[in-house]
Amino acid sequence: MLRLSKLTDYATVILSFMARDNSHVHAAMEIASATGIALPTVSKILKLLVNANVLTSTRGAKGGYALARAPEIITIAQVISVLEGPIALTECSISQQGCEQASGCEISGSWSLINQTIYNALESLTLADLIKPLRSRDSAWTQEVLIPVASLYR
Amino acid sequence: MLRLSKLTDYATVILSFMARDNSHVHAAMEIASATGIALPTVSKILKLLVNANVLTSTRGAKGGYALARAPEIITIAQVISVLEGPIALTECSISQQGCEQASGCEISGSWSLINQTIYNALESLTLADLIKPLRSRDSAWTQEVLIPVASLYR
DNA sequence: TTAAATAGGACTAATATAGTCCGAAATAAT
DNA sequence: ATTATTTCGGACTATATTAGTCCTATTTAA
Repeated sequence: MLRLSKLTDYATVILSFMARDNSHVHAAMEIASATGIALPTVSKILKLLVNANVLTSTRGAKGGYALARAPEIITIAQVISVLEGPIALTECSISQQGCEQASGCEISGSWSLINQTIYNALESLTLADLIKPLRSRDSAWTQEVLIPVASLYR
Repeated sequence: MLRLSKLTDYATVILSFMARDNSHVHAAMEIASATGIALPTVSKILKLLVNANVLTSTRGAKGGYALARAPEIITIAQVISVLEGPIALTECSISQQGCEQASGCEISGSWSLINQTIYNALESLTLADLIKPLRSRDSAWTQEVLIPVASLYR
């Protein structure tokens, strides 16, 4: 229903691995063998995450990658948008003409609402939450997630 | 970030058009010219929606398509799953071996939680909501959407 | 009998995703 | 200095998915 790309999935696995041991830098090679993801693919993802300032990198021998911030303030929404781009919903792909005839443009407003809601939910979940065992979470996610949709209209 | 296919977008436009005039059946041809979407594409989508029992069809001359239920009980989650399939999140695409090494499987639990939350949100929005003008909605969506995530753990 | 529709499915084309590879630049250790 | 290690940037290929079209059969009202 909701489809995230494999690369996004890989990214969360990689970031989770790094978050569990945030005390030193990790080389791409090390991450690849720890996660079982092929090295070139790991490299590609790490580069993307560096460019998006989710990770920092050190070049040269003994170099590697590290989290740019504490896991508690790296949100899942951030991670996803690095890999999938900021594309929120489908572009209004019907022609302007057809759109006017069907009043389709009113619907696009609804889609942005839906998207905003989902974004809010993902923004409230962090990398730290992801690495906690399921039964011992204490973030908003174990409580209730309150999405104030009405505020979008104000 | 969240990517819905074009067909899903088309489907919502088509269904919205039909919901606005639910008094008689609509031929594929009529829907195509009203929405501006090419006829073969419209046909394809309508067939999918019939198979999923979102629409009913009548064959033969004066035949056409109609909503199978009132717009108030056709949820957006239903519509999306018809077009995109029930795929909730990425399959655990790392090898079993890598997964154990990285304890990646704990993460997959988090993903299903994320997905459940999004599903709940989309399940609470109906086709009727979609065709209301933005400022005059009175469903749960204009109020607050409360997602009881904690209940998933009980 | 004919015209108007949907049904089913095969098929092609277009696009996006996944994954690989290479040469260059930086840095630590020797 | 030189070498080994490692990231950087980007090009490239292969694969998979999505979008879109088309054809033939079936159904039904006039």
